[in-house]
Amino acid sequence: MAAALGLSVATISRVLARPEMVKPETRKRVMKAIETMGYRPNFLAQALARSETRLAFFIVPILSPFFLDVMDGVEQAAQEDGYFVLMANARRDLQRIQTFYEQVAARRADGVLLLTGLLPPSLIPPKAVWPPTIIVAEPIDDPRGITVAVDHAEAAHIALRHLCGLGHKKIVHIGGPLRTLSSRERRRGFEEALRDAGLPFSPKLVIEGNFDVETGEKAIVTFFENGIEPTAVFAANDEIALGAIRGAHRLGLRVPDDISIVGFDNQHFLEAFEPGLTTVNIPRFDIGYQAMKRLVRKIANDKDVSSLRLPTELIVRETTAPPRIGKKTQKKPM
Amino acid sequence: MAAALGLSVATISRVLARPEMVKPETRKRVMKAIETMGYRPNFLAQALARSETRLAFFIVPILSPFFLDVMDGVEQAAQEDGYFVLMANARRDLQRIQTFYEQVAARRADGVLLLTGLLPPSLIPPKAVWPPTIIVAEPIDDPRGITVAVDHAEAAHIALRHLCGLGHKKIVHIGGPLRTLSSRERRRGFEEALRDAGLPFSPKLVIEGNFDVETGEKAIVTFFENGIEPTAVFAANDEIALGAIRGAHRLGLRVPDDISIVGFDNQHFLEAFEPGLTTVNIPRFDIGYQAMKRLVRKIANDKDVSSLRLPTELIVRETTAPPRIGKKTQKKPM
DNA sequence: TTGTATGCGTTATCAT
DNA sequence: ATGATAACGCATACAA
Repeated sequence: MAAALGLSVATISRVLARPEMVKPETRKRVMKAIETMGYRPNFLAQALARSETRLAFFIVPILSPFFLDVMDGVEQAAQEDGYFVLMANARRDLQRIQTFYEQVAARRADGVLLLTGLLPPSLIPPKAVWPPTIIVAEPIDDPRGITVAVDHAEAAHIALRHLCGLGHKKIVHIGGPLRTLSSRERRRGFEEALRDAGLPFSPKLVIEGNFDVETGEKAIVTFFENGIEPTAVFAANDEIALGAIRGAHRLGLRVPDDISIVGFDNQHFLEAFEPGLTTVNIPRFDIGYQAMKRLVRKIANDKDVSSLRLPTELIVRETTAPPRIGKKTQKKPM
Repeated sequence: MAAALGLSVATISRVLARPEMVKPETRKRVMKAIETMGYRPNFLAQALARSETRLAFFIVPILSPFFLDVMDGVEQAAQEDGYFVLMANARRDLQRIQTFYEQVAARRADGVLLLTGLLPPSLIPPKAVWPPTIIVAEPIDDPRGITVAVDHAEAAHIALRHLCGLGHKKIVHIGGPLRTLSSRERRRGFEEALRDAGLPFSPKLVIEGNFDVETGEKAIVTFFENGIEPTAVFAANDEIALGAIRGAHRLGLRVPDDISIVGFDNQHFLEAFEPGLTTVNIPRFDIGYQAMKRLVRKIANDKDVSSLRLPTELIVRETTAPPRIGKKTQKKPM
């Protein structure tokens, strides 16, 4: 190309890759030619020669605002390291995840950020070879899975400490589908925290559902039908919590006067809500950022990239207060 | 590679690209070898030889749930045509958009889906060469820009017809930033529809702000401070509408009894809201799907891909009703 | 129907 | 410090 101007292609390549190896004089000459000719190295050729795509798959089970924030962090980190992110929507189909992994094998991308705890079949066997992979936002029990996430059980503890600190004794949990480890962990945290507070646990205090508004709305009604009459609810995510608020209203209960509700995630759309939902914040951007940083190291064959747990934080807003009936503890929340 | 088994690489290449050109017998032989050896064509080599990446940039000014739904449609179409989508977050920086365009010049992607009306500097000059580009969800006035979007002015008409049909006479508009053409079109539609209904227009009936809750909340207060006292509000998006509801509550107004409010977008998080917001639906998934389909054709050098306008639809929920004071028209809405 | 040979635009290894 | 040249793995025009 620019070699037509006296030099060989090798020299051109060098001024771009290792400028110090070339005589300053010719370097400038080449630089100028690059400038005037508007030369850009062909990325495909580079990729083939180096055998790297500088692409990472971002595999989600479904598109959601939660993943969007994670993606934001991923994109930021990717940009810093010269990577781009490939959106891969599995649409709840494990088979499609498999397909994405085959794409990696076909040199379509260098690694994958897996936003789900369910592994594709090909990764399950003990001697299966894993392409560079980071499990994101979801815990996993396979020891080969490097993960970046929060401690869901601990987050549940944080929420429960707040509720107990307010003096609540009748606390229930509305959880997500138990097939996900994160749901199980939140539930476990709920159970542990109850015991830590000297409160009795019973399976009747927990209802499992989906991560949606409807689940929360129905669950709250079910509790009262079953004679449970909680004064506080720990929901497995914000949608469920919002549903619980709606259900409470439907029963003629005021929030937080008659019943306190704590959510999980601290999603952006909560800003538009009244009353402001007390919830547990998950650092979604940071999770994405750290995950991508680790993936880059993994791709570079760094042997000691380890899992990472990011801290959660309670965001106290307006849906929690001391219980109306029973002794109103004056301990500060937390 | 598999050529080590009797044949030449060309044959292998052929069974994958044009199977009919090869003798059924050898075809099977090759297929089986491919199967057993777990052979996958190296995508980078293919890409270099064909000079195509099968990648499309999805350039957004900022990550938002709105774009997420568009992305969903894009991803669907991309998958159908063997493309992948590169997430490119410009972070409100025009310079970054420019950078993404340079990446496609460097053969990093084949085309771009531009989710903003602002063009990067390099595309502005009349003789500038445009790489395959589809402008998505945002209208643009450059004739070179093929766009897939809705007719914002018409959508405003739809909303206003509903309000007028209910008997409202004092209708105001809370708009988004006027630097975007879509905001200007919605505002224009508002103005036109008012005149169509024989209602007087005045600049005082419009407040410009950002696409957020705060804008809506402040605006509603401002209207009353200015003595406007509207009975209905047409908001430029759902967040503004939600803010308007909040502002109305703050003023002691009930929705829809004292004031009707119409949003724009019909975002998913509305499902969690009470009262249900009446709003104009934008077919986000379809927009993305059609845009990507068109981009593929554009990349294939199809000369006659044209712009597309998708229809909007009014979603009547609970925030609109006839005005309390004044004659209550009994015409059916719409 | 199949093989040969060249090109795609870099990087990297030897030479010089 | 620079040039020549062989990979990189496939597609394709041309031969056979």
